[in-house]
Amino acid sequence: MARKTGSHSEITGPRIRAEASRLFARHGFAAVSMRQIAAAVGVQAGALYLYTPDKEALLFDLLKTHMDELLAAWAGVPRGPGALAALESFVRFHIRHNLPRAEAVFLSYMELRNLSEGNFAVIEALRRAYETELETILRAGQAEGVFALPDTKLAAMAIIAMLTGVNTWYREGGRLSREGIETIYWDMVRKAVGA
Amino acid sequence: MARKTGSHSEITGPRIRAEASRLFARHGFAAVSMRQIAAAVGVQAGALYLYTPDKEALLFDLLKTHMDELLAAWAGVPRGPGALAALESFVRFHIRHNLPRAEAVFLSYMELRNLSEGNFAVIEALRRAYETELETILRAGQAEGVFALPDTKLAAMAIIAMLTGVNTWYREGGRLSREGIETIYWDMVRKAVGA
DNA sequence: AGGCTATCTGAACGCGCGTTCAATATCAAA
DNA sequence: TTTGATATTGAACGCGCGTTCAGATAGCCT
Repeated sequence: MARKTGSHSEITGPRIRAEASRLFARHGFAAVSMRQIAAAVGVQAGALYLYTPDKEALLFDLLKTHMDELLAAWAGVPRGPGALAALESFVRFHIRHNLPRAEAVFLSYMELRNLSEGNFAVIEALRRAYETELETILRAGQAEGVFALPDTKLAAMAIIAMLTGVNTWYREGGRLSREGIETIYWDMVRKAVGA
Repeated sequence: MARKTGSHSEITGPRIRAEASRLFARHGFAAVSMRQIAAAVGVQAGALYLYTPDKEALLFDLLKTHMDELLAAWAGVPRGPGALAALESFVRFHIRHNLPRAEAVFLSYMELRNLSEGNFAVIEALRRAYETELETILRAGQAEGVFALPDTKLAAMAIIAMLTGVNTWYREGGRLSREGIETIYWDMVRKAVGA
Protein backbone atom coordinates (compact mmCIF):
# COMPACT_ATOMS: atom_id res chain seq x y z
CA MET A 1 0.00 0.00 0.00
CA ALA A 2 1.25 3.47 -0.76
CA ARG A 3 -0.50 6.12 -2.79
CA LYS A 4 -4.30 5.93 -2.43
CA THR A 5 -6.68 5.82 -5.37
CA GLY A 6 -8.13 9.20 -6.19
CA SER A 7 -5.56 11.08 -4.13
CA HIS A 8 -4.85 14.68 -5.10
CA SER A 9 -3.09 17.46 -3.25
CA GLU A 10 -5.86 19.90 -4.19
CA ILE A 11 -8.25 17.71 -2.22
CA THR A 12 -6.12 16.53 0.68
CA GLY A 13 -4.57 19.93 1.43
CA PRO A 14 -7.84 21.76 2.08
CA ARG A 15 -9.26 18.80 3.97
CA ILE A 16 -6.30 18.81 6.32
CA ARG A 17 -6.79 22.50 7.02
CA ALA A 18 -10.52 22.03 7.53
CA GLU A 19 -10.15 19.13 9.95
CA ALA A 20 -7.31 20.83 11.80
CA SER A 21 -9.43 23.96 12.21
CA ARG A 22 -12.36 21.95 13.49
CA LEU A 23 -10.29 19.93 15.94
CA PHE A 24 -8.17 22.83 17.18
CA ALA A 25 -11.30 24.89 17.81
CA ARG A 26 -13.01 22.03 19.60
CA HIS A 27 -10.21 20.70 21.79
CA GLY A 28 -7.42 23.26 21.61
CA PHE A 29 -4.20 23.20 19.64
CA ALA A 30 -2.09 21.44 22.24
CA ALA A 31 -4.72 18.81 22.93
CA VAL A 32 -4.98 17.69 19.31
CA SER A 33 -2.39 15.30 17.89
CA MET A 34 -1.20 15.08 14.31
CA ARG A 35 -2.49 11.51 14.32
CA GLN A 36 -5.99 12.72 15.21
CA ILE A 37 -5.98 15.20 12.36
CA ALA A 38 -4.71 12.54 9.99
CA ALA A 39 -7.38 10.10 11.11
CA ALA A 40 -10.10 12.70 10.54
CA VAL A 41 -8.81 13.22 7.02
CA GLY A 42 -8.48 9.48 6.46
CA VAL A 43 -4.74 9.38 6.05
CA GLN A 44 -1.64 8.39 7.99
CA ALA A 45 0.15 10.96 10.15
CA GLY A 46 3.23 11.06 7.94
CA ALA A 47 1.18 12.27 4.98
CA LEU A 48 0.44 15.55 6.76
CA TYR A 49 4.06 16.54 6.36
CA LEU A 50 3.62 16.83 2.62
CA TYR A 51 1.36 19.80 3.39
CA THR A 52 2.93 21.48 6.37
CA PRO A 53 6.50 21.61 7.68
CA ASP A 54 5.25 21.09 11.23
CA LYS A 55 2.26 21.36 13.54
CA GLU A 56 2.72 25.00 14.42
CA ALA A 57 2.89 26.02 10.75
CA LEU A 58 -0.49 24.37 10.29
CA LEU A 59 -1.98 26.57 13.00
CA PHE A 60 -0.23 29.66 11.70
CA ASP A 61 -1.58 29.02 8.21
CA LEU A 62 -5.13 28.89 9.56
CA LEU A 63 -4.76 32.11 11.55
CA LYS A 64 -2.95 33.98 8.78
CA THR A 65 -5.52 32.98 6.18
CA HIS A 66 -8.33 34.04 8.48
CA MET A 67 -6.86 37.47 9.15
CA ASP A 68 -6.00 38.06 5.50
CA GLU A 69 -9.53 37.18 4.47
CA LEU A 70 -10.97 39.42 7.16
CA LEU A 71 -8.95 42.45 6.09
CA ALA A 72 -9.50 41.80 2.39
CA ALA A 73 -13.24 41.41 2.88
CA TRP A 74 -13.47 44.62 4.90
CA ALA A 75 -11.45 46.47 2.25
CA GLY A 76 -14.08 45.44 -0.26
CA VAL A 77 -17.05 46.63 1.77
CA PRO A 78 -18.79 49.70 0.31
CA ARG A 79 -19.38 52.34 2.95
CA GLY A 80 -21.63 55.32 2.87
CA PRO A 81 -20.40 58.87 3.42
CA GLY A 82 -19.65 60.02 6.92
CA ALA A 83 -18.44 58.33 10.07
CA LEU A 84 -21.86 57.19 11.21
CA ALA A 85 -22.51 55.25 8.00
CA ALA A 86 -18.97 53.87 8.09
CA LEU A 87 -19.50 52.66 11.65
CA GLU A 88 -22.72 50.95 10.69
CA SER A 89 -20.90 49.26 7.82
CA PHE A 90 -18.20 48.08 10.18
CA VAL A 91 -20.58 46.72 12.79
CA ARG A 92 -22.69 44.87 10.27
CA PHE A 93 -19.66 43.60 8.39
CA HIS A 94 -17.98 42.29 11.52
CA ILE A 95 -21.00 40.28 12.57
CA ARG A 96 -21.84 39.06 9.08
CA HIS A 97 -18.27 38.03 8.31
CA ASN A 98 -17.47 36.38 11.63
CA LEU A 99 -20.69 34.54 12.40
CA PRO A 100 -20.17 31.84 9.77
CA ARG A 101 -16.49 31.56 10.74
CA ALA A 102 -16.85 30.69 14.39
CA GLU A 103 -13.99 28.19 14.38
CA ALA A 104 -11.44 30.53 12.84
CA VAL A 105 -12.49 33.47 15.02
CA PHE A 106 -12.19 31.32 18.09
CA LEU A 107 -8.73 30.08 17.09
CA SER A 108 -7.52 33.54 16.20
CA TYR A 109 -7.60 34.77 19.70
CA MET A 110 -7.42 31.59 21.75
CA GLU A 111 -4.44 29.90 20.16
CA LEU A 112 -2.19 32.87 19.54
CA ARG A 113 -0.07 31.79 22.48
CA ASN A 114 0.88 28.58 20.74
CA LEU A 115 2.72 30.47 18.02
CA SER A 116 6.43 31.16 18.05
CA GLU A 117 7.49 34.76 18.56
CA GLY A 118 7.81 35.63 14.90
CA ASN A 119 4.53 34.08 13.84
CA PHE A 120 2.80 35.67 16.80
CA ALA A 121 4.00 39.09 15.72
CA VAL A 122 2.58 38.61 12.23
CA ILE A 123 -0.91 37.76 13.45
CA GLU A 124 -0.80 40.44 16.13
CA ALA A 125 0.04 43.06 13.51
CA LEU A 126 -2.89 42.01 11.34
CA ARG A 127 -5.22 42.13 14.28
CA ARG A 128 -3.99 45.57 15.21
CA ALA A 129 -4.51 46.72 11.62
CA TYR A 130 -8.13 45.63 11.86
CA GLU A 131 -8.62 47.41 15.18
CA THR A 132 -7.11 50.52 13.66
CA GLU A 133 -9.73 50.43 10.90
CA LEU A 134 -12.41 50.85 13.54
CA GLU A 135 -10.52 53.41 15.54
CA THR A 136 -10.02 55.52 12.42
CA ILE A 137 -13.77 55.59 11.92
CA LEU A 138 -14.31 56.59 15.55
CA ARG A 139 -11.76 59.38 15.31
CA ALA A 140 -13.36 60.69 12.13
CA GLY A 141 -16.70 60.70 13.90
CA GLN A 142 -15.24 62.68 16.78
CA ALA A 143 -13.83 65.20 14.29
CA GLU A 144 -17.17 65.43 12.54
CA GLY A 145 -18.85 65.93 15.89
CA VAL A 146 -21.26 63.02 15.43
CA PHE A 147 -19.67 60.85 18.13
CA ALA A 148 -19.11 61.75 21.77
CA LEU A 149 -16.46 59.39 23.08
CA PRO A 150 -14.19 59.92 26.04
CA ASP A 151 -11.54 57.63 24.50
CA THR A 152 -11.54 56.33 20.92
CA LYS A 153 -8.94 53.63 21.59
CA LEU A 154 -10.96 52.13 24.44
CA ALA A 155 -14.17 52.51 22.49
CA ALA A 156 -12.65 50.57 19.60
CA MET A 157 -11.59 47.73 21.89
CA ALA A 158 -14.96 47.75 23.64
CA ILE A 159 -16.92 47.60 20.40
CA ILE A 160 -14.83 44.80 18.92
CA ALA A 161 -15.08 42.76 22.11
CA MET A 162 -18.82 43.27 22.17
CA LEU A 163 -19.28 42.27 18.54
CA THR A 164 -16.96 39.28 18.69
CA GLY A 165 -18.85 38.11 21.74
CA VAL A 166 -21.74 37.17 19.48
CA ASN A 167 -19.77 34.11 18.50
CA THR A 168 -19.85 32.79 22.07
CA TRP A 169 -23.62 32.38 22.19
CA TYR A 170 -24.88 32.36 18.59
CA ARG A 171 -26.14 29.00 17.35
CA GLU A 172 -27.42 28.29 13.87
CA GLY A 173 -31.21 28.17 13.85
CA GLY A 174 -31.67 30.12 17.08
CA ARG A 175 -34.48 32.54 17.78
CA LEU A 176 -32.79 35.45 16.00
CA SER A 177 -31.69 35.80 12.39
CA ARG A 178 -28.28 37.12 11.51
CA GLU A 179 -29.89 40.22 10.11
CA GLY A 180 -31.81 40.75 13.33
CA ILE A 181 -28.67 40.35 15.42
CA GLU A 182 -26.81 42.83 13.24
CA THR A 183 -29.55 45.39 13.76
CA ILE A 184 -29.77 44.91 17.51
CA TYR A 185 -26.02 45.28 17.93
CA TRP A 186 -25.90 48.27 15.63
CA ASP A 187 -28.59 49.91 17.75
CA MET A 188 -26.50 49.44 20.91
CA VAL A 189 -23.27 50.57 19.28
CA ARG A 190 -24.88 53.66 17.75
CA LYS A 191 -26.20 54.73 21.10
CA ALA A 192 -22.94 53.89 22.90
CA VAL A 193 -20.89 56.20 20.68
CA GLY A 194 -23.34 58.97 21.41
CA ALA A 195 -24.69 59.43 17.93
CA MET B 1 15.41 12.37 50.87
CA ALA B 2 11.71 12.43 51.51
CA ARG B 3 9.84 15.11 53.36
CA LYS B 4 11.40 18.56 52.89
CA THR B 5 12.29 20.86 55.74
CA GLY B 6 9.63 23.48 56.38
CA SER B 7 7.03 21.65 54.35
CA HIS B 8 3.39 22.31 55.16
CA SER B 9 0.22 21.55 53.26
CA GLU B 10 -1.11 25.05 54.01
CA ILE B 11 1.83 26.42 52.05
CA THR B 12 2.26 23.90 49.25
CA GLY B 13 -1.44 23.63 48.43
CA PRO B 14 -1.96 27.31 47.61
CA ARG B 15 1.37 27.49 45.80
CA ILE B 16 0.36 24.62 43.54
CA ARG B 17 -2.89 26.37 42.67
CA ALA B 18 -1.11 29.66 42.06
CA GLU B 19 1.54 28.19 39.79
CA ALA B 20 -1.00 26.06 37.95
CA SER B 21 -3.16 29.11 37.35
CA ARG B 22 -0.20 31.08 36.06
CA LEU B 23 1.03 28.32 33.77
CA PHE B 24 -2.41 27.32 32.47
CA ALA B 25 -3.19 30.94 31.66
CA ARG B 26 0.13 31.45 29.93
CA HIS B 27 0.44 28.26 27.90
CA GLY B 28 -2.94 26.58 28.05
CA PHE B 29 -4.09 23.64 30.13
CA ALA B 30 -3.13 20.92 27.67
CA ALA B 31 0.29 22.40 27.00
CA VAL B 32 1.32 22.41 30.66
CA SER B 33 2.56 19.21 32.28
CA MET B 34 2.27 18.18 35.88
CA ARG B 35 6.05 18.11 35.97
CA GLN B 36 6.19 21.78 34.92
CA ILE B 37 3.79 22.77 37.67
CA ALA B 38 5.75 20.74 40.20
CA ALA B 39 9.01 22.33 39.08
CA ALA B 40 7.53 25.82 39.46
CA VAL B 41 6.49 24.95 43.00
CA GLY B 42 9.84 23.34 43.73
CA VAL B 43 8.60 19.83 44.26
CA GLN B 44 8.47 16.50 42.44
CA ALA B 45 5.50 15.65 40.24
CA GLY B 46 4.24 12.91 42.53
CA ALA B 47 3.75 15.38 45.36
CA LEU B 48 1.00 17.17 43.44
CA TYR B 49 -1.23 14.16 43.93
CA LEU B 50 -1.47 14.85 47.63
CA TYR B 51 -3.39 17.99 46.67
CA THR B 52 -5.42 16.97 43.66
CA PRO B 53 -6.77 13.62 42.47
CA ASP B 54 -5.75 14.43 38.91
CA LYS B 55 -4.87 17.21 36.49
CA GLU B 56 -8.41 18.05 35.47
CA ALA B 57 -9.52 18.42 39.09
CA LEU B 58 -6.78 21.00 39.52
CA LEU B 59 -8.23 23.06 36.67
CA PHE B 60 -11.78 22.59 37.91
CA ASP B 61 -10.80 23.76 41.37
CA LEU B 62 -9.37 26.97 39.91
CA LEU B 63 -12.45 27.69 37.81
CA LYS B 64 -14.93 26.79 40.55
CA THR B 65 -13.15 28.94 43.11
CA HIS B 66 -13.07 31.84 40.69
CA MET B 67 -16.78 31.66 39.91
CA ASP B 68 -17.75 31.22 43.56
CA GLU B 69 -15.69 34.25 44.51
CA LEU B 70 -17.19 36.27 41.69
CA LEU B 71 -20.76 35.52 42.69
CA ALA B 72 -20.08 35.96 46.39
CA ALA B 73 -18.36 39.30 45.81
CA TRP B 74 -21.23 40.56 43.65
CA ALA B 75 -23.74 39.44 46.26
CA GLY B 76 -21.90 41.64 48.74
CA VAL B 77 -21.91 44.77 46.59
CA PRO B 78 -24.18 47.54 47.85
CA ARG B 79 -26.35 48.94 45.09
CA GLY B 80 -28.34 52.11 44.96
CA PRO B 81 -32.07 52.20 44.30
CA GLY B 82 -33.32 51.75 40.77
CA ALA B 83 -32.08 49.87 37.74
CA LEU B 84 -29.76 52.60 36.54
CA ALA B 85 -27.82 52.65 39.81
CA ALA B 86 -27.79 48.86 39.89
CA LEU B 87 -26.37 48.76 36.38
CA GLU B 88 -23.64 51.20 37.31
CA SER B 89 -22.81 49.03 40.31
CA PHE B 90 -22.60 45.98 38.08
CA VAL B 91 -20.39 47.59 35.46
CA ARG B 92 -17.98 49.01 37.99
CA PHE B 93 -17.95 45.82 40.01
CA HIS B 94 -17.23 43.64 37.00
CA ILE B 95 -14.24 45.70 35.95
CA ARG B 96 -12.93 46.21 39.45
CA HIS B 97 -13.27 42.55 40.38
CA ASN B 98 -11.90 41.06 37.16
CA LEU B 99 -9.00 43.38 36.37
CA PRO B 100 -6.75 42.05 39.14
CA ARG B 101 -7.77 38.47 38.29
CA ALA B 102 -6.73 38.34 34.66
CA GLU B 103 -5.41 34.77 34.86
CA ALA B 104 -8.55 33.30 36.37
CA VAL B 105 -10.86 35.23 34.05
CA PHE B 106 -8.88 34.04 31.07
CA LEU B 107 -8.98 30.43 32.23
CA SER B 108 -12.66 30.55 33.02
CA TYR B 109 -13.70 30.89 29.47
CA MET B 110 -10.72 29.52 27.57
CA GLU B 111 -10.24 26.21 29.31
CA LEU B 112 -13.85 25.19 29.87
CA ARG B 113 -13.53 22.70 27.05
CA ASN B 114 -10.91 20.75 28.97
CA LEU B 115 -13.41 19.83 31.65
CA SER B 116 -15.38 16.61 31.70
CA GLU B 117 -19.09 16.88 31.08
CA GLY B 118 -20.13 17.05 34.70
CA ASN B 119 -17.54 19.61 35.73
CA PHE B 120 -18.32 21.67 32.65
CA ALA B 121 -21.98 21.81 33.61
CA VAL B 122 -21.12 23.11 37.07
CA ILE B 123 -19.05 26.02 35.78
CA GLU B 124 -21.51 26.75 33.01
CA ALA B 125 -24.33 27.01 35.53
CA LEU B 126 -22.37 29.47 37.66
CA ARG B 127 -21.56 31.55 34.64
CA ARG B 128 -25.18 31.59 33.60
CA ALA B 129 -26.18 32.65 37.10
CA TYR B 130 -23.85 35.62 36.81
CA GLU B 131 -25.25 36.58 33.41
CA THR B 132 -28.74 36.35 34.84
CA GLU B 133 -27.79 38.87 37.52
CA LEU B 134 -27.14 41.41 34.77
CA GLU B 135 -30.17 40.47 32.73
CA THR B 136 -32.39 40.90 35.76
CA ILE B 137 -31.15 44.45 36.15
CA LEU B 138 -31.78 45.13 32.47
CA ARG B 139 -35.30 43.76 32.66
CA ALA B 140 -36.04 45.86 35.71
CA GLY B 141 -34.80 48.90 33.85
CA GLN B 142 -37.09 48.12 30.95
CA ALA B 143 -40.01 47.83 33.35
CA GLU B 144 -39.09 51.10 35.00
CA GLY B 145 -38.87 52.69 31.59
CA VAL B 146 -35.31 53.94 32.10
CA PHE B 147 -33.76 51.55 29.55
CA ALA B 148 -34.68 51.19 25.88
CA LEU B 149 -33.36 47.82 24.77
CA PRO B 150 -34.58 45.73 21.84
CA ASP B 151 -33.44 42.51 23.57
CA THR B 152 -32.36 42.22 27.19
CA LYS B 153 -30.74 38.81 26.73
CA LEU B 154 -28.52 40.02 23.89
CA ALA B 155 -27.81 43.23 25.72
CA ALA B 156 -26.60 41.26 28.74
CA MET B 157 -24.28 39.16 26.60
CA ALA B 158 -23.03 42.23 24.75
CA ILE B 159 -22.29 44.16 27.92
CA ILE B 160 -20.48 41.29 29.60
CA ALA B 161 -18.38 40.64 26.49
CA MET B 162 -17.51 44.30 26.29
CA LEU B 163 -16.53 44.54 29.96
CA THR B 164 -14.57 41.30 30.02
CA GLY B 165 -12.71 42.52 26.94
CA VAL B 166 -10.87 44.98 29.16
CA ASN B 167 -8.74 42.10 30.34
CA THR B 168 -7.36 41.54 26.83
CA TRP B 169 -5.65 44.92 26.62
CA TYR B 170 -5.28 46.23 30.18
CA ARG B 171 -1.76 46.29 31.54
CA GLU B 172 -0.71 47.39 34.99
CA GLY B 173 0.74 50.88 34.90
CA GLY B 174 -0.82 51.86 31.56
CA ARG B 175 -2.05 55.31 30.67
CA LEU B 176 -5.42 54.84 32.38
CA SER B 177 -6.23 54.11 36.00
CA ARG B 178 -8.73 51.43 36.93
CA GLU B 179 -11.09 54.10 38.15
CA GLY B 180 -10.78 55.93 34.83
CA ILE B 181 -11.48 52.77 32.87
CA GLU B 182 -14.53 52.02 35.00
CA THR B 183 -15.92 55.44 34.28
CA ILE B 184 -15.29 55.31 30.53
CA TYR B 185 -16.95 51.94 30.23
CA TRP B 186 -19.85 52.98 32.40
CA ASP B 187 -20.35 55.97 30.12
CA MET B 188 -20.57 53.73 27.06
CA VAL B 189 -22.84 51.19 28.73
CA ARG B 190 -25.16 53.85 30.07
CA LYS B 191 -25.60 55.32 26.64
CA ALA B 192 -25.93 51.90 24.99
CA VAL B 193 -28.88 50.92 27.16
CA GLY B 194 -30.56 54.12 26.21
CA ALA B 195 -30.64 55.72 29.64
C1' DA C 1 3.33 0.69 -22.91
C1' DG C 2 6.84 2.87 -20.26
C1' DG C 3 8.70 5.93 -17.13
C1' DC C 4 8.52 9.91 -14.20
C1' DT C 5 6.40 12.23 -10.58
C1' DA C 6 3.05 12.91 -7.10
C1' DT C 7 1.06 10.86 -3.17
C1' DC C 8 0.81 7.96 0.74
C1' DT C 9 2.07 4.00 4.00
C1' DG C 10 3.98 1.91 7.95
C1' DA C 11 7.54 1.41 10.89
C1' DA C 12 10.68 3.59 13.64
C1' DC C 13 13.16 7.39 16.60
C1' DG C 14 13.64 9.36 21.30
C1' DC C 15 11.00 11.71 24.47
C1' DG C 16 7.77 13.37 27.82
C1' DC C 17 3.25 12.45 29.40
C1' DG C 18 -0.22 11.46 33.76
C1' DT C 19 -0.23 8.66 37.41
C1' DT C 20 1.12 5.25 41.20
C1' DC C 21 3.64 3.76 45.19
C1' DA C 22 7.09 2.01 48.43
C1' DA C 23 10.56 4.21 50.97
C1' DT C 24 11.93 7.99 53.84
C1' DA C 25 12.65 12.32 56.17
C1' DT C 26 10.46 15.94 58.99
C1' DC C 27 7.14 17.61 62.20
C1' DA C 28 4.10 17.74 66.33
C1' DA C 29 2.43 15.76 70.35
C1' DA C 30 3.11 13.07 74.39
C1' DT D 1 12.80 11.04 73.52
C1' DT D 2 9.83 8.24 71.43
C1' DT D 3 6.02 7.79 68.26
C1' DG D 4 2.63 8.35 64.92
C1' DA D 5 1.04 11.48 61.36
C1' DT D 6 2.40 14.36 57.60
C1' DA D 7 4.85 15.57 53.47
C1' DT D 8 7.80 14.36 49.89
C1' DT D 9 11.04 11.71 46.86
C1' DG D 10 12.42 9.04 42.97
C1' DA D 11 11.77 5.35 40.19
C1' DA D 12 8.69 3.07 37.44
C1' DC D 13 4.36 1.91 34.42
C1' DG D 14 2.51 1.94 29.63
C1' DC D 15 1.36 5.10 26.26
C1' DG D 16 1.04 8.56 22.75
C1' DC D 17 3.58 12.41 21.06
C1' DG D 18 5.89 15.10 16.65
C1' DT D 19 8.62 13.93 13.13
C1' DT D 20 11.44 11.26 9.57
C1' DC D 21 12.05 8.24 5.75
C1' DA D 22 12.62 4.24 2.70
C1' DG D 23 9.48 1.83 0.02
C1' DA D 24 5.36 1.24 -2.71
C1' DT D 25 1.39 2.48 -5.54
C1' DA D 26 -1.45 5.67 -8.54
C1' DG D 27 -1.78 9.21 -11.92
C1' DC D 28 -0.11 11.46 -15.97
C1' DC D 29 2.65 12.53 -19.99
C1' DT D 30 4.95 10.88 -24.05
